[in-house]
Amino acid sequence: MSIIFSKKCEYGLQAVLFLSAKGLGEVYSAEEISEHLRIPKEFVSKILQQLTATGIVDSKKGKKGGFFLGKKSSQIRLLDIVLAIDGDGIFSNCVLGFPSCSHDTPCPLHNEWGSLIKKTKEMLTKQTIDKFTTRTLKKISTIK
Amino acid sequence: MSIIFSKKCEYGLQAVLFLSAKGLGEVYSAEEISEHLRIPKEFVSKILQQLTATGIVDSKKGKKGGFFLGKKSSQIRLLDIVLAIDGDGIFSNCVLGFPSCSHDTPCPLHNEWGSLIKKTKEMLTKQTIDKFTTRTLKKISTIK
DNA sequence: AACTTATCAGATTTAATTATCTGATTAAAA
DNA sequence: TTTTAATCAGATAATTAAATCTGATAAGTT
Repeated sequence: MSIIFSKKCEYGLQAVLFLSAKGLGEVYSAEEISEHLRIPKEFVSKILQQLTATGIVDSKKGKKGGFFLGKKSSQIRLLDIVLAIDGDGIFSNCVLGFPSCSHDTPCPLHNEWGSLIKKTKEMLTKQTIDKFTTRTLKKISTIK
Repeated sequence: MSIIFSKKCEYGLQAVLFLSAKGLGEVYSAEEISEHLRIPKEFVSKILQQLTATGIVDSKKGKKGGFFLGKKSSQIRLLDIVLAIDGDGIFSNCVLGFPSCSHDTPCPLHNEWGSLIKKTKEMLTKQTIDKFTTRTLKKISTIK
Protein backbone atom coordinates (compact mmCIF):
# COMPACT_ATOMS: atom_id res chain seq x y z
CA MET A 1 0.00 0.00 0.00
CA SER A 2 1.16 3.46 -0.84
CA ILE A 3 0.19 6.52 1.11
CA ILE A 4 0.44 10.20 0.46
CA PHE A 5 -0.45 11.56 3.85
CA SER A 6 -0.60 9.60 7.10
CA LYS A 7 -4.06 8.86 8.52
CA LYS A 8 -3.30 11.45 11.16
CA CYS A 9 -2.75 14.04 8.46
CA GLU A 10 -5.83 13.01 6.46
CA TYR A 11 -7.98 13.34 9.58
CA GLY A 12 -6.30 16.63 10.45
CA LEU A 13 -7.08 18.08 7.03
CA GLN A 14 -10.64 16.80 7.22
CA ALA A 15 -11.15 18.28 10.68
CA VAL A 16 -9.73 21.70 9.86
CA LEU A 17 -11.75 21.86 6.64
CA PHE A 18 -14.79 20.96 8.72
CA LEU A 19 -14.17 23.69 11.29
CA SER A 20 -13.53 26.18 8.53
CA ALA A 21 -16.69 25.31 6.64
CA LYS A 22 -18.74 25.64 9.80
CA GLY A 23 -17.46 29.15 10.36
CA LEU A 24 -14.90 30.99 12.46
CA GLY A 25 -15.66 31.09 16.17
CA GLU A 26 -17.93 28.08 16.02
CA VAL A 27 -16.91 25.61 18.71
CA TYR A 28 -17.22 21.90 18.11
CA SER A 29 -16.37 19.16 20.58
CA ALA A 30 -14.15 16.26 19.54
CA GLU A 31 -17.23 14.07 19.76
CA GLU A 32 -19.24 16.20 17.33
CA ILE A 33 -16.37 16.33 14.84
CA SER A 34 -15.87 12.61 15.23
CA GLU A 35 -19.53 11.93 14.47
CA HIS A 36 -19.71 14.25 11.48
CA LEU A 37 -16.57 12.90 9.86
CA ARG A 38 -16.89 9.31 11.07
CA ILE A 39 -13.41 9.18 12.51
CA PRO A 40 -12.37 7.94 15.99
CA LYS A 41 -13.11 10.52 18.68
CA GLU A 42 -9.96 10.14 20.78
CA PHE A 43 -7.81 10.12 17.68
CA VAL A 44 -9.21 13.31 16.22
CA SER A 45 -8.93 14.87 19.65
CA LYS A 46 -5.21 14.02 19.80
CA ILE A 47 -4.66 15.42 16.31
CA LEU A 48 -6.47 18.66 17.09
CA GLN A 49 -4.40 19.03 20.27
CA GLN A 50 -1.33 18.82 18.07
CA LEU A 51 -2.71 21.47 15.72
CA THR A 52 -3.59 23.63 18.73
CA ALA A 53 0.09 23.77 19.62
CA THR A 54 0.80 25.39 16.23
CA GLY A 55 -1.98 27.96 16.45
CA ILE A 56 -3.93 26.60 13.49
CA VAL A 57 -6.62 25.44 15.89
CA ASP A 58 -7.59 26.74 19.31
CA SER A 59 -9.48 25.01 22.09
CA LYS A 60 -11.72 25.77 25.01
CA LYS A 61 -11.80 23.49 28.04
CA GLY A 62 -14.73 22.58 30.22
CA LYS A 63 -18.44 22.36 29.52
CA LYS A 64 -19.47 23.76 26.13
CA GLY A 65 -15.80 23.59 25.24
CA GLY A 66 -14.27 22.16 22.13
CA PHE A 67 -12.13 23.10 19.17
CA PHE A 68 -12.29 26.05 16.79
CA LEU A 69 -10.06 27.70 14.21
CA GLY A 70 -7.12 29.58 15.67
CA LYS A 71 -6.90 32.04 12.80
CA LYS A 72 -8.82 33.19 9.77
CA SER A 73 -9.38 30.37 7.32
CA SER A 74 -7.91 32.51 4.56
CA GLN A 75 -4.65 32.43 6.49
CA ILE A 76 -4.44 28.66 6.91
CA ARG A 77 -2.71 26.99 3.99
CA LEU A 78 -3.13 23.27 3.34
CA LEU A 79 0.66 23.15 3.60
CA ASP A 80 0.56 24.41 7.20
CA ILE A 81 -1.53 21.43 8.26
CA VAL A 82 0.60 18.92 6.38
CA LEU A 83 3.82 20.31 7.84
CA ALA A 84 2.38 20.39 11.36
CA ILE A 85 1.40 16.73 11.26
CA ASP A 86 3.57 14.87 8.76
CA GLY A 87 6.53 17.23 8.64
CA ASP A 88 8.32 17.97 5.41
CA GLY A 89 9.37 14.38 4.67
CA ILE A 90 7.12 14.15 1.66
CA PHE A 91 8.98 17.06 0.07
CA SER A 92 12.50 16.21 1.14
CA ASN A 93 12.72 12.42 1.34
CA CYS A 94 14.06 10.47 -1.61
CA VAL A 95 11.23 8.84 -3.55
CA LEU A 96 13.29 5.64 -3.89
CA GLY A 97 14.29 5.64 -0.24
CA PHE A 98 18.00 6.23 -0.79
CA PRO A 99 19.25 7.80 2.43
CA SER A 100 21.88 9.81 0.57
CA CYS A 101 19.85 11.37 -2.22
CA SER A 102 20.69 14.99 -2.94
CA HIS A 103 21.31 17.43 -5.73
CA ASP A 104 24.93 16.28 -5.95
CA THR A 105 24.28 12.56 -5.62
CA PRO A 106 20.76 12.21 -7.01
CA CYS A 107 18.83 8.98 -7.31
CA PRO A 108 17.71 7.97 -10.80
CA LEU A 109 14.26 9.50 -10.33
CA HIS A 110 15.47 12.63 -8.56
CA ASN A 111 14.70 15.17 -11.30
CA GLU A 112 11.48 13.63 -12.59
CA TRP A 113 10.10 13.32 -9.08
CA GLY A 114 11.43 16.69 -8.04
CA SER A 115 9.35 18.61 -10.53
CA LEU A 116 6.19 16.73 -9.57
CA ILE A 117 6.66 17.27 -5.86
CA LYS A 118 7.45 20.93 -6.50
CA LYS A 119 4.07 21.34 -8.21
CA THR A 120 2.42 19.54 -5.31
CA LYS A 121 4.03 21.84 -2.78
CA GLU A 122 3.00 24.88 -4.82
CA MET A 123 -0.60 23.73 -4.78
CA LEU A 124 -0.60 23.10 -1.03
CA THR A 125 1.00 26.51 -0.48
CA LYS A 126 -1.39 28.40 -2.70
CA GLN A 127 -4.60 26.84 -1.48
CA THR A 128 -5.99 28.11 1.79
CA ILE A 129 -8.81 26.31 3.52
CA ASP A 130 -11.36 29.06 2.97
CA LYS A 131 -11.33 28.12 -0.72
CA PHE A 132 -13.04 24.84 0.05
CA THR A 133 -16.04 25.88 2.14
CA THR A 134 -18.68 25.05 -0.45
CA ARG A 135 -17.10 21.75 -1.43
CA THR A 136 -16.56 20.73 2.18
CA LEU A 137 -20.17 21.41 3.17
CA LYS A 138 -21.35 19.43 0.17
CA LYS A 139 -19.00 16.57 0.99
CA ILE A 140 -19.99 16.45 4.67
CA SER A 141 -23.63 16.20 3.67
CA THR A 142 -22.83 12.96 1.85
CA ILE A 143 -21.23 11.38 4.92
CA LYS A 144 -24.01 11.48 7.46
CA MET B 1 5.40 10.70 8.41
CA SER B 2 4.13 10.70 4.89
CA ILE B 3 5.11 8.16 2.32
CA ILE B 4 4.75 7.96 -1.41
CA PHE B 5 5.67 4.35 -2.02
CA SER B 6 5.89 1.59 0.59
CA LYS B 7 9.38 0.42 1.59
CA LYS B 8 8.65 -2.73 -0.40
CA CYS B 9 8.03 -0.64 -3.50
CA GLU B 10 11.07 1.56 -2.94
CA TYR B 11 13.28 -1.51 -2.61
CA GLY B 12 11.60 -3.10 -5.64
CA LEU B 13 12.30 -0.05 -7.78
CA GLN B 14 15.88 0.08 -6.53
CA ALA B 15 16.44 -3.60 -7.23
CA VAL B 16 14.98 -3.56 -10.74
CA LEU B 17 16.94 -0.41 -11.60
CA PHE B 18 20.04 -2.20 -10.30
CA LEU B 19 19.43 -5.31 -12.42
CA SER B 20 18.73 -3.16 -15.44
CA ALA B 21 21.86 -1.09 -15.03
CA LYS B 22 23.97 -4.21 -14.64
CA GLY B 23 22.69 -5.51 -17.97
CA LEU B 24 20.15 -8.00 -19.29
CA GLY B 25 20.99 -11.64 -18.60
CA GLU B 26 23.27 -10.81 -15.70
CA VAL B 27 22.31 -12.93 -12.71
CA TYR B 28 22.62 -11.53 -9.20
CA SER B 29 21.81 -13.39 -6.00
CA ALA B 30 19.58 -11.79 -3.37
CA GLU B 31 22.67 -11.50 -1.21
CA GLU B 32 24.63 -9.54 -3.82
CA ILE B 33 21.72 -7.19 -4.47
CA SER B 34 21.25 -6.78 -0.74
CA GLU B 35 24.90 -5.84 -0.27
CA HIS B 36 25.02 -3.42 -3.18
CA LEU B 37 21.85 -1.58 -2.19
CA ARG B 38 22.21 -1.99 1.59
CA ILE B 39 18.75 -3.43 2.03
CA PRO B 40 17.79 -6.57 4.01
CA LYS B 41 18.55 -9.74 2.06
CA GLU B 42 15.42 -11.75 2.90
CA PHE B 43 13.24 -8.73 2.26
CA VAL B 44 14.62 -7.97 -1.18
CA SER B 45 14.38 -11.66 -1.96
CA LYS B 46 10.67 -11.67 -1.09
CA ILE B 47 10.05 -8.59 -3.18
CA LEU B 48 11.87 -10.00 -6.21
CA GLN B 49 9.86 -13.21 -5.86
CA GLN B 50 6.75 -11.08 -6.09
CA LEU B 51 8.07 -9.33 -9.19
CA THR B 52 9.00 -12.71 -10.67
CA ALA B 53 5.33 -13.67 -10.58
CA THR B 54 4.54 -10.73 -12.86
CA GLY B 55 7.31 -11.44 -15.37
CA ILE B 56 9.21 -8.23 -14.69
CA VAL B 57 11.97 -10.27 -13.06
CA ASP B 58 12.98 -13.89 -13.60
CA SER B 59 14.92 -16.21 -11.30
CA LYS B 60 17.20 -19.21 -11.48
CA LYS B 61 17.40 -21.66 -8.60
CA GLY B 62 20.41 -23.56 -7.33
CA LYS B 63 24.07 -22.78 -7.30
CA LYS B 64 25.00 -19.74 -9.40
CA GLY B 65 21.32 -18.90 -9.35
CA GLY B 66 19.75 -15.58 -8.60
CA PHE B 67 17.55 -12.90 -10.11
CA PHE B 68 17.64 -11.21 -13.50
CA LEU B 69 15.35 -9.08 -15.66
CA GLY B 70 12.44 -10.95 -17.16
CA LYS B 71 12.12 -8.67 -20.17
CA LYS B 72 14.00 -5.93 -21.97
CA SER B 73 14.52 -2.93 -19.73
CA SER B 74 12.99 -0.70 -22.40
CA GLN B 75 9.76 -2.62 -21.88
CA ILE B 76 9.58 -2.23 -18.12
CA ARG B 77 7.80 0.95 -17.09
CA LEU B 78 8.24 2.38 -13.61
CA LEU B 79 4.46 2.09 -13.39
CA ASP B 80 4.61 -1.69 -13.84
CA ILE B 81 6.75 -2.05 -10.73
CA VAL B 82 4.59 0.30 -8.66
CA LEU B 83 1.39 -1.47 -9.66
CA ALA B 84 2.89 -4.91 -9.01
CA ILE B 85 3.90 -4.02 -5.47
CA ASP B 86 1.71 -1.20 -4.17
CA GLY B 87 -1.27 -1.63 -6.45
CA ASP B 88 -3.13 1.37 -7.83
CA GLY B 89 -4.14 2.83 -4.46
CA ILE B 90 -1.94 5.86 -4.91
CA PHE B 91 -3.85 6.75 -8.07
CA SER B 92 -7.35 5.85 -6.94
CA ASN B 93 -7.53 6.47 -3.19
CA CYS B 94 -8.88 9.75 -1.90
CA VAL B 95 -6.07 12.03 -0.77
CA LEU B 96 -8.08 13.03 2.31
CA GLY B 97 -9.04 9.45 3.10
CA PHE B 98 -12.76 9.84 2.46
CA PRO B 99 -14.01 6.34 1.64
CA SER B 100 -16.67 7.67 -0.68
CA CYS B 101 -14.71 10.10 -2.81
CA SER B 102 -15.59 10.03 -6.49
CA HIS B 103 -16.28 12.24 -9.45
CA ASP B 104 -19.88 12.66 -8.32
CA THR B 105 -19.18 13.14 -4.63
CA PRO B 106 -15.68 14.59 -4.64
CA CYS B 107 -13.71 15.59 -1.59
CA PRO B 108 -12.63 19.25 -1.37
CA LEU B 109 -9.21 18.48 -2.82
CA HIS B 110 -10.43 16.08 -5.49
CA ASN B 111 -9.73 18.21 -8.55
CA GLU B 112 -6.51 19.83 -7.38
CA TRP B 113 -5.07 16.50 -6.35
CA GLY B 114 -6.41 14.72 -9.41
CA SER B 115 -4.41 16.78 -11.85
CA LEU B 116 -1.20 16.27 -9.84
CA ILE B 117 -1.63 12.53 -9.58
CA LYS B 118 -2.45 12.36 -13.28
CA LYS B 119 0.88 13.97 -14.09
CA THR B 120 2.61 11.54 -11.74
CA LYS B 121 1.00 8.57 -13.43
CA GLU B 122 1.99 9.93 -16.83
CA MET B 123 5.59 10.18 -15.74
CA LEU B 124 5.65 6.65 -14.34
CA THR B 125 4.02 5.37 -17.53
CA LYS B 126 6.38 7.16 -19.88
CA GLN B 127 9.62 6.35 -18.12
CA THR B 128 11.06 2.90 -18.68
CA ILE B 129 13.91 1.64 -16.56
CA ASP B 130 16.46 1.64 -19.40
CA LYS B 131 16.35 5.44 -19.28
CA PHE B 132 18.10 5.41 -15.93
CA THR B 133 21.14 3.19 -16.53
CA THR B 134 23.75 5.93 -16.29
CA ARG B 135 22.18 7.57 -13.27
CA THR B 136 21.70 4.25 -11.49
CA LEU B 137 25.32 3.19 -11.97
CA LYS B 138 26.45 6.56 -10.69
CA LYS B 139 24.13 6.33 -7.71
CA ILE B 140 25.17 2.78 -6.79
CA SER B 141 28.81 3.86 -6.79
CA THR B 142 27.99 6.33 -4.01
CA ILE B 143 26.44 3.65 -1.78
CA LYS B 144 29.28 1.22 -1.34
C1' DA C 1 26.23 -39.39 -5.74
C1' DA C 2 27.25 -36.01 -2.28
C1' DC C 3 27.91 -31.18 -1.40
C1' DT C 4 27.05 -26.55 -1.82
C1' DT C 5 24.44 -22.48 -2.87
C1' DA C 6 20.68 -20.61 -4.43
C1' DT C 7 15.28 -19.64 -4.69
C1' DC C 8 11.02 -20.15 -2.61
C1' DA C 9 7.18 -20.69 0.85
C1' DG C 10 5.44 -20.03 5.13
C1' DA C 11 5.80 -18.79 9.91
C1' DT C 12 7.50 -15.77 13.21
C1' DT C 13 9.32 -11.60 15.18
C1' DT C 14 9.95 -6.69 15.53
C1' DA C 15 8.73 -2.00 14.80
C1' DA C 16 5.67 1.62 13.58
C1' DT C 17 1.22 3.34 13.09
C1' DT C 18 -3.42 3.70 14.43
C1' DA C 19 -6.78 3.48 17.91
C1' DT C 20 -8.49 3.27 22.70
C1' DC C 21 -8.54 3.81 27.62
C1' DT C 22 -7.90 6.10 32.19
C1' DG C 23 -7.38 9.78 35.05
C1' DA C 24 -6.46 14.70 35.88
C1' DT C 25 -7.80 19.33 35.10
C1' DT C 26 -10.84 22.99 33.58
C1' DA C 27 -15.00 25.60 33.22
C1' DA C 28 -19.97 26.23 32.48
C1' DA C 29 -24.53 25.13 34.39
C1' DA C 30 -27.69 23.69 38.00
C1' DT D 1 -20.87 24.38 45.69
C1' DT D 2 -21.86 20.32 43.28
C1' DT D 3 -22.59 18.27 38.91
C1' DT D 4 -21.63 17.79 34.24
C1' DA D 5 -19.06 17.91 30.00
C1' DA D 6 -15.24 19.09 27.90
C1' DT D 7 -9.79 19.21 26.90
C1' DC D 8 -5.50 17.29 27.87
C1' DA D 9 -1.71 13.98 29.13
C1' DG D 10 0.07 9.66 29.37
C1' DA D 11 -0.34 4.74 29.13
C1' DT D 12 -2.01 0.81 26.80
C1' DA D 13 -4.04 -2.12 23.06
C1' DA D 14 -4.76 -3.45 18.31
C1' DT D 15 -3.45 -3.42 13.73
C1' DT D 16 -0.47 -3.13 9.93
C1' DA D 17 4.00 -2.91 7.79
C1' DA D 18 8.77 -4.26 7.84
C1' DA D 19 12.17 -7.49 8.74
C1' DT D 20 13.89 -12.10 9.98
C1' DC D 21 13.99 -17.02 10.53
C1' DT D 22 13.35 -21.95 9.28
C1' DG D 23 12.93 -25.53 6.33
C1' DA D 24 12.01 -27.41 1.69
C1' DT D 25 13.34 -27.76 -2.99
C1' DA D 26 16.24 -27.04 -7.02
C1' DA D 27 20.42 -27.07 -9.67
C1' DG D 28 25.19 -26.51 -10.54
C1' DT D 29 30.03 -28.33 -8.75
C1' DT D 30 33.14 -31.62 -7.05
